[in-house]
Amino acid sequence: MEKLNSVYDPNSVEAKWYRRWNESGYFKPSVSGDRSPFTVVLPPPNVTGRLHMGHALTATVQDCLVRWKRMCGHPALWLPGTDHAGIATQVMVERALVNEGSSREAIGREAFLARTWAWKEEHGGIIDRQHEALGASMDWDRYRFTMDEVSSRAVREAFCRLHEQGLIYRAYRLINWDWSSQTALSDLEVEHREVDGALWHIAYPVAGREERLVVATTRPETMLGDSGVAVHPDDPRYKHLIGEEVVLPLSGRRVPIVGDAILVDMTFGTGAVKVTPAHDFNDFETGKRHGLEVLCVIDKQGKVQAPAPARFCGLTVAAAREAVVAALTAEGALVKVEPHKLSIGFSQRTGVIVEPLPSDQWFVNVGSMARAAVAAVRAGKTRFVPEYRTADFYRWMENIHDWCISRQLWWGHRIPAWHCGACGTISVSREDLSSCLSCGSGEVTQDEDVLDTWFSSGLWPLTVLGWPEQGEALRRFYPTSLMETGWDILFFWVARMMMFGIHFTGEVPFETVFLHSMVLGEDGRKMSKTRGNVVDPIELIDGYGADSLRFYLATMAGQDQGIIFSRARVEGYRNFANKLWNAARFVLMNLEGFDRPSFEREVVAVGALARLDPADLWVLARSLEVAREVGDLLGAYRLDLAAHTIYQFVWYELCDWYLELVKPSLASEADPEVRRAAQGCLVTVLDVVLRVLHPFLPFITEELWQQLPRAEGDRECLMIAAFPEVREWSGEGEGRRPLTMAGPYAGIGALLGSPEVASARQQVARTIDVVTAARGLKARFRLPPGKRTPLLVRASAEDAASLAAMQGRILRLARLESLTVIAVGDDVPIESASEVVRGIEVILPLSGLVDVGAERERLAKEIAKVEKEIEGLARKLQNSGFRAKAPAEVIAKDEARLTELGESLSALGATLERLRA
RNA sequence: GGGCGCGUAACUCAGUGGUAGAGUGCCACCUUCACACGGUGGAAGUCACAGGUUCGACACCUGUCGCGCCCA
Repeated sequence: MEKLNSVYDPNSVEAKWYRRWNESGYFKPSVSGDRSPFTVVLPPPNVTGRLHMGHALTATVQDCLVRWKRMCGHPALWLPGTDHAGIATQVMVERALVNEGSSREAIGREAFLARTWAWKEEHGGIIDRQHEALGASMDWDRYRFTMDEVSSRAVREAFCRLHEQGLIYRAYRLINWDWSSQTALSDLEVEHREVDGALWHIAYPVAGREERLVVATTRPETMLGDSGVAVHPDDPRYKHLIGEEVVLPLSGRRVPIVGDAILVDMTFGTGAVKVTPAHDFNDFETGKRHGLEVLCVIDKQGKVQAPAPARFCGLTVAAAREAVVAALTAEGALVKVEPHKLSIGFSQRTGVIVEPLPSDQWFVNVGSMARAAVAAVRAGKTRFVPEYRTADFYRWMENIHDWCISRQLWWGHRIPAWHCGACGTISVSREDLSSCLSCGSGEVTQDEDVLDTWFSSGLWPLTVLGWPEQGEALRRFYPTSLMETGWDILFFWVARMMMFGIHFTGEVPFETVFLHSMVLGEDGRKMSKTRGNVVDPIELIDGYGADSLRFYLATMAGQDQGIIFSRARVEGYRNFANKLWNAARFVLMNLEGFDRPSFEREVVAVGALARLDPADLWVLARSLEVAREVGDLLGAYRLDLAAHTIYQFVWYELCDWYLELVKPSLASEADPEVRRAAQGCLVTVLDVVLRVLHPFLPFITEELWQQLPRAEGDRECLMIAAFPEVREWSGEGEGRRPLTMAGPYAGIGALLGSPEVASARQQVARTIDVVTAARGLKARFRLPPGKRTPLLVRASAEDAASLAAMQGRILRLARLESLTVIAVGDDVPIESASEVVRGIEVILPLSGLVDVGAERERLAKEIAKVEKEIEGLARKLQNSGFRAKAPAEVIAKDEARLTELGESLSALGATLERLRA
């Protein structure tokens, strides 16, 4: 056995184990066994990105579940890969070019793409190494990149099929335009934020009348492109004007007044709205309803253009607004300006204000696919965790708009469509074309645009399994088991994967969608560089170990609100790892002469419980119970509770009590059989604990497990050893209990619920209570914990016998000089202090040390407290409503509690009497 | 404006129709032969607020206030 340091050093073991697992092929799904595969697809991160806390959370949750399933014997497959991240990557490369005094236009498309690939080679893959550092057990041999050959083929196939089916079309529509990166965006790439703006009231003279129609607008500059004014058809103020025209100030154009009940809210502003179809989505629709012109007065650079009056052309939108307002003021057309909050769209990528502009773009008609996705969820083919997110999914799917998929970028999948210069036809093809499919002319040029990145990532669950090829991978692993991601990304990923998955295969892409919430900074706000509250998971791994970070993230995975990062908790889990390390060190230091295989054969396998001490039985039973609970909780996606459960057991039961209780049995002078049983029990419990903890803390558990004596026939690594899950049950209903468990403890599954164990639990509980009471008494009288004192215990015959058997341990744990068990009627010294637990009186004789007055006061207070509780409980038990309606076990429990309180009260009363004497 | 989630100890978070919990922090004591990244003992909460349902509500219902988010 290697000598273990007393402080665990994660950095010295983590990389070693990751390499070993990977080289041993453990990250690949096993081919044997009768269990169904468990498949998870990693939502592909940006190829040139760095791991952030959201990624770390995603990877932790997925790895934890994958490792657990793998240990349970399922062929586990976790598919990694990265996304080319169209705009994000292109923006980075363009920025580099600008720094060199160049631009993408200057070097041309081909050179730009070469440059971007080089950028990807140089900066790509960092996040993959970071996933490794976190312990992610992904099958790297199946790694995919959204622009590799397989992905590109899938994208082209999907595009062509959808086009053939009439679901992809090209149209002149209003789209969200990002003038900074010169591309269209989908609705989802636009972030709406509320800002302080104003509402300008502008008077439009009605043609041929003395009237003026005052419109209210948040964007006065767009009046240059107005092609109408709308009022509500029922509005008595304006009804008579419908059909008339107004004369636009500044340009003098005449545009119609229309009645429109959809656009106009009579109570908002002046009740009259200017209509600018080219620059507002609602106005665009209104324009279609009334046949209004689409006058595009803002160009792709975000500047005013003709047909706006020449004096405004070339101004940016912001400058144009000032100029227009000034001109309107000069003309006396500006009636008033009032402050107004409004929601403005910003480009998610570049941060600039998104301009609605009309242009030719490619769209996907997603209506039928969305309906199919909703139907699949309603049919229970895909389930959301937490369940309430299902409603978000429905709401979004049911209000979905056609998806603009073309981007005026260079980095991405170029649209497989060729425009013919001769006949004007657009040919869509799986193969590159050199001539028009319609007229045969060689004058064809490929569409300049690329596809939205999310088009390829929507295909991801298919792509990673080789689709459209109907190969082994697709057959075996599709539909996948789990999609796990941040809920903020539900619509980006999950919705599109659902639509494409169902559309192209007829089956949902995943059975369960587990959505976690966002990790916020320590200040409770979204992490952002500008706020300076970003926490780097790699820095945490370096500082505390990957295991500590993982455990922290796992405990946070049940969050419904945002996860406010807490470094103190990561540190706490680093301490936990250290605690585990030292517990294991203790076990390993005490195994001299121990032979595990023979212990397994002679004790564990045959369930020879009689050879085990009550403490041994208790801890074995608890460890198996905990293993079962953790398995159940993982199955319910409650990683937080699972982590908490095992943490509590390891620290507060195993370390605090069992390791202390077992020490006397390990002494060299102890009976060899007793010693062997203790050693065997320690090894077994530690083995169970390491298995249960492994999905959360893969590195430290593997490192420790490797040093444990191996059970006969067990695997060579913990990572692929069996998780202690129940395999067979005995009995039915209430009496149902585990019979056999996976792992080398098959036979001792029967421990749970056996009568020996039930009495061992009682005995240990009594011991713990007496020791705790004794320590408390010492502390109350300011005696140093190490001060050896005598202790009296007055108890019933049954309790007395049970405690007498534990005498040595109690002496040791409470650090006593002597322990005397006396009968209920026996006298106790007058000068003493006592505590009552479970009807047992724990008495500390303290001649000369007790401040009798103070102790009397304390007792009086304690008696008052107990009396108060008795009074409340008695009143409750006398309540006829309670007796009639509360369940029997609740009544029984309260009655037992009342009896116990009564015993305590009389003991306390007797002590007080004694002190008065 | 519509919808959703969340308000529990100083901070970060669990929890359940039947006696309020953890981690960190805080106080006191302890160099006990696994661990000071430790041990023992302790202080600390009108479970946001107001009603209602119930024998019993921190939990279920309604409303109010506050925080966050999604959609428009």
